Formats: sequence, C-alpha cells, structure tokens
Amino acid sequence: MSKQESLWTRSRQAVYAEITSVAMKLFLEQGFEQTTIDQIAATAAISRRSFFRYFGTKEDIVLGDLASQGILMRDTLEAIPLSVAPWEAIREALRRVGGLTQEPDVMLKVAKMMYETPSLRARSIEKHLQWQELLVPNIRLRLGLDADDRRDPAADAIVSSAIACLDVAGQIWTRTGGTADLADLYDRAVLAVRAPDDRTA
Amino acid sequence: MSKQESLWTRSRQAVYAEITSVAMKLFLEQGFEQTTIDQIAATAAISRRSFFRYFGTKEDIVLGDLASQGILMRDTLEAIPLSVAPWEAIREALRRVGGLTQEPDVMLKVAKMMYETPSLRARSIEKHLQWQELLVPNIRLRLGLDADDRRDPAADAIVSSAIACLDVAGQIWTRTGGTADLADLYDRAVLAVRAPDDRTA
DNA sequence: TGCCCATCTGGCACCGAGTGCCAAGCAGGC
DNA sequence: GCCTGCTTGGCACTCGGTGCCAGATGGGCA
Repeated sequence: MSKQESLWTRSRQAVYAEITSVAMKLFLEQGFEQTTIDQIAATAAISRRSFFRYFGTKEDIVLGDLASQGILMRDTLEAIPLSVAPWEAIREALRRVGGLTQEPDVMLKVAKMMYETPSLRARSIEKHLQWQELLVPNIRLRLGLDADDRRDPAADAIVSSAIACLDVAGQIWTRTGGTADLADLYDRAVLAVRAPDDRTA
Repeated sequence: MSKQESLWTRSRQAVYAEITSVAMKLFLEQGFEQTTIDQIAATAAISRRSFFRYFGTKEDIVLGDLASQGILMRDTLEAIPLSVAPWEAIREALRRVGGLTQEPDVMLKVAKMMYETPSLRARSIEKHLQWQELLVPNIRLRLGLDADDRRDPAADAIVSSAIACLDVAGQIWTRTGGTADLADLYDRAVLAVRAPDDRTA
C-alpha cells in the first residue's frame, strides 16, 4: 500500500509541478488575470476539468504554499518554549520557517504580481487570516491565557499585527525592487508598531 | 444644474436605498452566497443589468460604506494636530468617525455574515487595505518622515496594525454576541500589541 | 407644441470561474 | 480475463460580471 501510494503520489506531484510551472510562466508573461484556466490546461496538456481536481482556484496556483506554510508556522511556534514572549517567538518561528527569506529573481516578479492583482491580494490575505487561527492558541498560552479563551483580544491582536507587519515588509520589499532586506524590514515594522509614543521615530 | 442634479440624484439615492434594503433582507434570510443577483434585481423590480449600474459587485451592497468611511477617516485624521502621536491620533479619528460604534440589532447579524462569508471577508480586508494608502501619508508626517517616503515601513506598519486591531475587535465583538464594548476591545487589542515583552501577562 | 440631446434602462450575447454528473480509460488484485 | 477503484475528459449548467445596442424618459430650448 505504501509503495504503490508513493507511485501515483509521485505522478500526481509531477502533474502539480507541471501545472504550476506552466501557469507561472504564463502569469509572468501575460499577467494573472489575462491568463485563463483554459489556456493553462491546454498548455499543460490536461483537460480543464482535471485542472480543478488539482487546484481549487486559479489563485491557489500562486498561493498554494501559504496554506502549508501556516501549518509549518504553527508547528514551529509550538516547538519554541512557552517562556519566550509572543513577539519574540513569532519572529523566531518566521526565521526558522524561512518566511523572511527572499530570492530576488522570480520572487520579486511574483510578489509584484501578488500586490498588484486584487483577487490575488485578497486571497493571500485570506490565507494569512487562517494563520491567525493556527497561531493564536499558542500565543494565548504565552500570555497566560487559556488556549481556547476566545473572548480576550490580546492574542488575536498580536498575531494579526505580526502578520500585518510581515505583509507590510513584503510590500516595501517589492517597492524597493528587492534591494532591501526582508527580515530587516519586518524588524523595523514591528519596532515602529511597538515603539512608545514618544518623539522621534 | 445644481437643483436638477439633486433631483435625479435623489431618485438615484432612492434606488440605492431600495436595492440595499431588499438585498440585506434577502442576505439575512438565506445567506449571502445563497442569494443571487437575479433574485435581488427581481425583488427590487429592476433589471439585472441596471443592478450593476448601482453596485459594481455583490459585495459592495454590504461593504459600500467602507470605501467612503476610508475617505472620512483620512479627512478626520488630517484634522488632528500633527503633534498627536500616531496611535493616539488613529484612535481619536476612529472615535470621531464612529468606527467604534455598534448597534447590536442588525449590525451583529451583518457582522457575523461578514466574518463567515469568505468572499465578503476578503473584500472587506481589501477595502481596509485601501484605508492604508489613505492614512499612511499623514502618519508618516507624525513620525517625522516625508509624506511620500515609500521606503520606510514604519507608517505602513502602524496603520496596518491599527486596522488589524480594529478587525480583531470586531471579530471578538461578534464572538461575544455583541455584549462586549467595541471601543474597549480595540483598546485592549492595541494595548496587547504594544505592551513590552515582560514576564507574565 | 414639438424637437433635441443626454441619460437611464432593459435585454441580449458573451466571457471566465467553478461545480455536478456521467461515461470511458487505466491501473492492480483475484 | 474479469472485477474494482480511481482518474480523466467532456458536457451542461450556474453565477458573477461586462460590452453593446436599441428604446424609453425627461428636461431644455425654440
């Protein structure tokens, strides 16, 4: 059962890769919205119907990683001792997962596309919101709350803000044409948010 | 020109109100996604085509206010002296605009719908992101930056986090069935985000 | 009163995303 | 070689949204 499984699992993964590769190429060439699913399916030599058996939506081709990365973030976060404070723990989890890494090549173009295409941006936010549900329980514990205390806004606020900072960092990163350092931008974002309301910046 | 304008402007606004009223009723009865535009148009006694002349998308019926509220927030924020620190200024602008007000009746059901309907949630976030562009320039000034310094993440991060806090507050508010105080939830959210990483909570 | 113009409206055809259904193909197990 | 289960493709359909055109409406003006 396990050998055979890995057989068509492998072929399935090959199809995934093929679709993704083909689609990404088309997206970067003609833009996301200008590329139809029929076109992707035709180029990948599968039927339109089969495409939807691999990807639920067109956006999932670009944002597929985000869902799994959320799980990864949760697991990583849970591996960090509860004695570590929330912001620090999130920052460390991001570092370990590699959410602060960037390879200027293709990534910049993809990022630009994500920030400029409304439907894509919306979906990416949506996926990030799912991170919230995944990470909040652990942050509650770090705040000394019950893991399922759904009436205290503290943990949700911290996670949500952290994700907002990550998003902003990515945004600025694309604005600078990928020249800035993503991790640094994130740190500066968090710093700005959490700095006391005194003079200077 | 001005008197006549107000004439068909009034009738136009009447149609707006009619559509909104009819649609909202249908949404609350059968859910957002279960209500088709044909149904709304038929109930409002207009053609499907005309509907789209009043609302660009189905979501706009529910979220129409958010766009104009963004403008209002910007204007309000700009009326607050630059000597007021960012977070404080945003908080004050929210208070003045009434973004922290809640009327438990219909509002709770609408809010629940918004948080439970993916497409609606996505669009609402999208609209909130437009707030960011509107509010950031003013916040930059409060930080001593140029109003169009697009390379510093600080202002974007603060605005984005504030909106995240507002969103979280609304979320918890609906979770509590509208019993909690929205302004209080927002304040607690901000407090949690900005509290120093000391031991305990 | 009658004409002119601008605007709003409805209806039609069309597109693209996404779903349900069913029949054909292609495994592997017995 | 047959049965079984999963995958595939194709078809028809729904729904949101757009472009286009023809007709109604109504106000301004001679």
